[in-house]
Amino acid sequence: MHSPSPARDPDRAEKILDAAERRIRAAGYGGFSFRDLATDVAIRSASVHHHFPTKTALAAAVARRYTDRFLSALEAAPGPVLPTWRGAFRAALRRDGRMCLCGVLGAEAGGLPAEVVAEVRRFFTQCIAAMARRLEAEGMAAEPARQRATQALAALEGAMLVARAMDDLGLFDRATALLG
Amino acid sequence: MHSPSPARDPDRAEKILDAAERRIRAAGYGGFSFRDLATDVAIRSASVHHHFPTKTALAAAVARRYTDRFLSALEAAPGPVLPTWRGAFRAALRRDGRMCLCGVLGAEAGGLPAEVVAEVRRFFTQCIAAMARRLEAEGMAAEPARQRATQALAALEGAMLVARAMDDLGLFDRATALLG
DNA sequence: GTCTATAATTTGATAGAC
DNA sequence: GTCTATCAAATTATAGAC
Repeated sequence: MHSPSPARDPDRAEKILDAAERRIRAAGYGGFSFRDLATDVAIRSASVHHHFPTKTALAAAVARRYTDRFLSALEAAPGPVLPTWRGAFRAALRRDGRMCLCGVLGAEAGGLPAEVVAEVRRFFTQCIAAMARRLEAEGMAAEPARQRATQALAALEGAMLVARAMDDLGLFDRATALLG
Repeated sequence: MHSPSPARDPDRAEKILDAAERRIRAAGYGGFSFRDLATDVAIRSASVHHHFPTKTALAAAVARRYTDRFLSALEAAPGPVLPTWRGAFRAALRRDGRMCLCGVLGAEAGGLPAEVVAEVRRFFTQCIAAMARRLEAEGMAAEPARQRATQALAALEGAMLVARAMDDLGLFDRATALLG
């Protein structure tokens, strides 16, 4: 049998991703360093590099995990699409007081490594596709569904951005009152 | 009379602000350095510091000038509010291929100096107030006008963010089709 | 996997000559 | 107002011991 070894943690990589996600959602790609993350998870910055060799690879991994989690949570949620998605964005803003990860990275897209931008685009593309699919399942025709999904995604990202910057959750509610 | 002195430029401060605005709109607060700006305007980074002592002061000045210009241009524009604002955001995206300055900074707000955040909030506050005023002038009641202005601002910021990240101007059009 | 140590570069900022 | 020169700190990243 194995005795617990406090210097090793099988979830270390996940915890690094957690810390990176928090910091990017708060301050963006340029708003954190390997040393910040090392402090967050109580190891040294060289050990962060062991799990993620470059900042590019780390940010891309954060975005990929974020997209997969976000979409599978929303795919599993029952009820009408638009109120469901509105509730998910609202809950994230309320819980964490932070922006959408890919919203922040999207705003900085002009200065990010190509691999990170690719993950951000994957997020937006998949969000629109997932919403449109469910709008169709609710009886909407294909093209109107795609357009409505695009409108909703933009409205949610924008409402989250402005509400977070203004530190005003009510602003999110007012800005998205037309959705769902 | 004065002979032209190529080493001096009375518009130097404005040109530094121009360069900073371009770089922030592309890559955010963390996406440029004093040396980048120095290269852009063909001087040395120490000279940039002569005009703007700190990065905080520089970013705050950029945001302040951006807000004042943006609002006075839109205040002067005739015609119905919502199509006018939609056209302004669209034109900026099409011309420069870049985000709204305060949209980018708003996304990074959790990691910015307080003075910069204050300027970002001023932008959002004044935008909503300006749109609401004109919606009232178009016959809308005060409270519905404020709410509609909030919705429109969020929709425009979000549409600009997603469309720029996806490099798809048509996406901006589809996302804002309901406005105006 | 984690550590110490450090390389190599960049950053925001300052001093002082012209 | 611009320059050269420089600083102190921070950054991403690597080498190699344990």
